[in-house]
Amino acid sequence: MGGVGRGAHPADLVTDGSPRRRDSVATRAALLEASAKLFAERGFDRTTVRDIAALAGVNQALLFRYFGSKDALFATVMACQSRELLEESAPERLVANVLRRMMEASPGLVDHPLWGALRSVGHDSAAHVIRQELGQDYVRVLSSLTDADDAELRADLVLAWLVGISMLRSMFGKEPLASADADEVARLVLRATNTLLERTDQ
Amino acid sequence: MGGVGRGAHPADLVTDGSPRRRDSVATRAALLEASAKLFAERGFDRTTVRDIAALAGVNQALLFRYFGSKDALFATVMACQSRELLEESAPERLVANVLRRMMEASPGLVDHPLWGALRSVGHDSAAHVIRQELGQDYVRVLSSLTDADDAELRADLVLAWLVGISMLRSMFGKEPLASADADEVARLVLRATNTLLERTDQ
DNA sequence: ATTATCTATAGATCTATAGATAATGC
DNA sequence: ATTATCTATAGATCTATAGATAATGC
Repeated sequence: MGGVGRGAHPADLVTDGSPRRRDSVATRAALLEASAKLFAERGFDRTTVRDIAALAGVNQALLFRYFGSKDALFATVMACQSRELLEESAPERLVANVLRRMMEASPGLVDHPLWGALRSVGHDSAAHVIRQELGQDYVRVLSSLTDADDAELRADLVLAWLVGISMLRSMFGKEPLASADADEVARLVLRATNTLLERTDQ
Repeated sequence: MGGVGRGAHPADLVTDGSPRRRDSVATRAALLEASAKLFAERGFDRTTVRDIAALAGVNQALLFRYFGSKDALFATVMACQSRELLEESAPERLVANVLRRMMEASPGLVDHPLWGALRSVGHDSAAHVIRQELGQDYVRVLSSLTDADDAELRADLVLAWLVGISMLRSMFGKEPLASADADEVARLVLRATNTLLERTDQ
C-alpha cells in the first residue's frame, strides 16, 4: 500500500551509500531519519509506524525491535534533535540566523526538527524537548543579550515570536508572511527584538 | 468508562438550566460546547467522539445523528468560533486586549477557541479557520494601524507573536513566560510592536 | 405517530508481538 | 550459530451505522 516498494533497502536512504544488505546500524539510522521527517511533517499522532517503515524501506517489525515502541522512537528522535544552529551562531546573530534559515526554507516545510516538534503538541516528549531545548539552551543565549533583570522573560518573548512565525509560515502557509522576502522579515523582526532586548545596534 | 455518568443530561451543561429531558436543540448545543472545549484542549486527533458525548452527557450515536461525522462536527465548531474579542476591541487596543486575556487565563488553558485551533494543526478545517480568521479579520484590523506599504506583512508578524506566546504559555507551560505578570508582558510586547508598526504612542 | 435516544456491532485502523525465514560471520 | 528480517496476527481503539426502545405532541 505504501508508495515505497518493499524491496527498497535502508542503505538507499543513507548518505554513505554503502550497499550492505543487512545492517542493523543502517536500519536503525534509516528509521530515525524517516521518523524525524514524518514526525516533523505530520506530528506524532498522524504518523503511523508503517509510514515510517515504508519511508525507511524496512519492515515495520524492525521499528519495535530497535526502539521498543513508537513512543520510545519518538522520544529518541526528540532527544537527538540537533543543536547545530545554536552552536554555530554567535549569540548576537542567533535570532537573525534562525530567521534566515526559517524564511529561506520552502513554505510548508519546517527547516529545523525543533519546530517540527510543535506539531506533536499533545505528546509529553515533544513538550519536554521544547521546554528543555528552547527553555534552557536558546533562552540562555538570548537572555545574555540584555542586562534587564527580566532577561529570561524577554528571551521567552523573542522565542515565542520565532515559534509563531514558524507556525504561521510552515503550518498554515499564512500569506503574505509565507512568501515574504527573508531580508525584509529579518529587518522588521530584528528592529523590534532589539527594542525588546534594549539593544541599539542595527 | 468516562467520568461523566450516563445519567447526566445535556441540560446539565446548558446555562439556562431548563430541565427538559428530550431536547434536540439542547443536545446539539451540548455537543457543540463539549467538542469546542475538548478540541481546544487536546486537538482533533486526541479527542474521541465518545469523550465528547460523555462530556456533553449524551449518547455518542447522537453526535452522528446531529452532525454526520466527527469531521463535520469539527468544521462546525471551527466555523462557529466567535469573533467577540475582535469586535469588542478598538483597533489600537486589540493587541493589548488579546494579550491581557491571554495572560490572565490560567496557565495551561487556552483563553480563546481560536488559539485552541492551533492544536489541530494537521486538520484542514483548522488550517482554514486560522487562515480565514487570523488572515482576514485580525490582519485587516492590525494592518490599519500602520501606513507602511508592507502593512499586512507587519500585521502577520504581530499575529505570529501572539500565536507564539499562546503556544509557549498554554501548550508548553514555558517558564517564566507562563507565570509572568500580565502587565509586564503587555508593556514589553506593546513597546516592540509599536516599533514594528511605527507607532510612537505608549 | 413522530422523533429523540440507546444498544449492539460492523469495519477500519493502528500498535505490538510471536514465531518463521534467511543472510551473515566463524 | 548468530542475528537481521519478514509473515501473520492478536488485541485494542475508534468512527460510524442499523435497528430497537422510549418519551413526546397531537
